[in-house]
Amino acid sequence: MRFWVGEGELHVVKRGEGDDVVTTTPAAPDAVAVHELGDEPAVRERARAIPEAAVARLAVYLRVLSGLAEQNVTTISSEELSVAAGVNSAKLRKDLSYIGSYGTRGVGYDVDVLVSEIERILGLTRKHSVAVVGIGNLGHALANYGGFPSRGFPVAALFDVDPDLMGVPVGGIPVSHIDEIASVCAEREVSIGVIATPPPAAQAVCDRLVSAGVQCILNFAPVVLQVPDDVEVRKVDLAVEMQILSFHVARRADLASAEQAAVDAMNGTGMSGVDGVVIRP
Amino acid sequence: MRFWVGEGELHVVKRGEGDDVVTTTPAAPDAVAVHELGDEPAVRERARAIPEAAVARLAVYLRVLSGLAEQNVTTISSEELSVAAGVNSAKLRKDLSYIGSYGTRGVGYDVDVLVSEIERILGLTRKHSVAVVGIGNLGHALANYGGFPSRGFPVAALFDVDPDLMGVPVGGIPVSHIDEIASVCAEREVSIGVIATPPPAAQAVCDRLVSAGVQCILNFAPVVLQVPDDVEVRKVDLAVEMQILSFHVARRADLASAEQAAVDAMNGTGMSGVDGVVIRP
DNA sequence: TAATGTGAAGGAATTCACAGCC
DNA sequence: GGCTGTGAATTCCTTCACATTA
Repeated sequence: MRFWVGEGELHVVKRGEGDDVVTTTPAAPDAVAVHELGDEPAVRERARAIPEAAVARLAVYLRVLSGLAEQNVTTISSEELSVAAGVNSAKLRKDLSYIGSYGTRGVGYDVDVLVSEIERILGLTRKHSVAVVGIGNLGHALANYGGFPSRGFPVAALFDVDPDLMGVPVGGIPVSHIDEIASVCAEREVSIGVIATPPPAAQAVCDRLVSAGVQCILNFAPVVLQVPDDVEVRKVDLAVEMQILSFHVARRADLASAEQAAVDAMNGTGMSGVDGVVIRP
Repeated sequence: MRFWVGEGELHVVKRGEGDDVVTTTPAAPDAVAVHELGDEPAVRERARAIPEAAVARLAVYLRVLSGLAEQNVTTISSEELSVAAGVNSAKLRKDLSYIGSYGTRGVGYDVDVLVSEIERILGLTRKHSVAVVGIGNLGHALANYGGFPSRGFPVAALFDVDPDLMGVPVGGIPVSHIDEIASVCAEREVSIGVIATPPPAAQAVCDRLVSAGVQCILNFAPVVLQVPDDVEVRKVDLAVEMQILSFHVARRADLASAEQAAVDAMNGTGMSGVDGVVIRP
């Protein structure tokens, strides 16, 4: 007999750490806690205690807090921290409330406490070995970050197809052939794969990472990867970022000309670059 | 006499392109269209016709569509395109509806039409010169992308402080000293600045870019930049990306143990790694 | 008194579902 | 019949505002 756990239903009290709780979505009114296989919901179970957007910000808070800790700041208010992190203070407090109540009313938060709680939530207490696939310009740069941005993400393996690169150490790690991806990833316990290949190779590389058991992928290739539901993909897409900025440049220009047109209209000098300004009642 | 344009009030019919309209937020009930300076709202004017999230996806659709165009695909349905872009088809149609009605019911979209409409909206019909500041590992990689991901974003200037780098060409462009940032950016009409410096230098570099008149910044330094409201910053933060993936690894592990615990509980074998399973009524 | 933590309100983005058109 | 375009419903996220607590 096998069971699965339905959404919004299971609450697990973890060992240690006081009344710390893994919570799912708010209620689930008349739900039954454990179902037999057969009436599975369409989407696979997801414990959504912490909104995705909040997770990204927690990582930012962590960095700011680490900086403060190095400067021997011991306590900080939500207001100060929110300014340093570039968010509003209510949002910051709500984000922190997702991980528990570690502040002191009238005082603020203990920096060290927050650092370790956020690290715990983000799973930074374990090591996550990284494999970089595609040792071109970008792959080199990534491998040479050495230990990858902030400790805890050691680069454990490098892969490419270029025979000239095989065995060549980059950032201290010798490059392996991509055909060895399964064995090397297993052996070195890689949990995160980074794809830095040319676009045409990306999907195939992704497939091989997935069949090697890697469930988290950071994709630098400008390609939409198709993966099974249980694999998490984050992408870093320079072209998209540039194009978003381009959109804002264009929007700014449109606004400027709209404003100019409004001024012209008021001055009765006619339109310039615009055919008409329509004003809502 | 100067005027500015209030939010949700100005509608501008642009030259050419049929009934194409730059629209702001839905209503703004009793608002006046043109204000004199003095009663400015707190937040600076933003024409929000297209949600930010949709803009990012439009860039992705554009890439997929360009690929299709190269394969001489002339027509595509929202369903097919949405699969290729990794989104759901209703979202795709809604996103496309923000830019106009270019589809044909019962048929689909003309690939070339969509490509040019998206390019127009994203402002890709103009050239956007890019300056890269910080010619280390990453700066090199970026400069060597040569013309930057997808045409339309030529790298026009490189800056650093290292005397050994001055004048050295990287990706065909000689490196300038950062002290020349204002004059060089003006002369080469840089509209996008890319910060690839070490973290401690990032804010100062950002300030100099801003005073050089650059209003769009892509920041690779793991630092929260403080900028005026009229400057657009996008960040690419590897540490944050890795930590989000780490969070998912951790969540997966928690889920696995929770599910295991549920199974154990049902089997009456007691808890393993969990103190109690609390089931909501 | 000062600042957290959080219901509740508000807004934005997503998804549904179907009218309208080819 | 098939597919777009879009109001309406829903879900998710943000912000407000204040009761609560050290």
